[in-house]
Amino acid sequence: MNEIFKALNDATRREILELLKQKDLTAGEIADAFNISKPSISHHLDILKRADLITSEKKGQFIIYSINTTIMEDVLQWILTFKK
Amino acid sequence: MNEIFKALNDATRREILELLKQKDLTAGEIADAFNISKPSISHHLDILKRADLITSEKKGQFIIYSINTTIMEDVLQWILTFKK
DNA sequence: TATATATTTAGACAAATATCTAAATACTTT
DNA sequence: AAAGTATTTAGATATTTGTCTAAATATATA
Repeated sequence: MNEIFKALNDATRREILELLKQKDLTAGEIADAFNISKPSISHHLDILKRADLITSEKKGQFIIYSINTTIMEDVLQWILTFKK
Repeated sequence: MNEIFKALNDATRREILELLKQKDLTAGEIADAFNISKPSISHHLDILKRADLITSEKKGQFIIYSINTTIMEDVLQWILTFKK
């Protein structure tokens, strides 16, 4: 839970999730969507991955990232405990 | 949204919400539940309040804090956009 | 095999954050 | 009014975080 909230606590990372919600993208395509260096985006992707919010798959020289919505279920359940 | 995720990105603050989920508490009662100084807890309460996750009401020399679950609805909706 | 492309790792740095102690503010009680 | 209790504000400090550039790794292509 800690890792998830940590990952979600950044506007850039939340935007990355919005992008991946629409379709899978390579690291480069994600980086192109922001005014931030590739290493920084790579770091954000790492944090999202550690939180299990995204997954990655190597395809040749590219790395394709996908969103993992099943983890969102955990957050959802946590939120719901407050909605009695 | 930024303020909400920022507020939720701390284990102590999430525990404060868990406590307030059960019943309203004074600042002192909340502080007593943690091994952290009162000023630090006061700071956490301030962050939760800025995010509108809690409200406060002065009662004599005490300040009573309550959870505001309506804000959780915003997070819920955000999460749900990923659960297509 | 040499060069180009895609991505990450390493290391540095400034800004943000969580914590503390000391002091200030506000209310209550004697 | 003075002293005690509840809470916050101020200021300091160590840690974490987001960002950068430079270098390393891995794959593709000429």
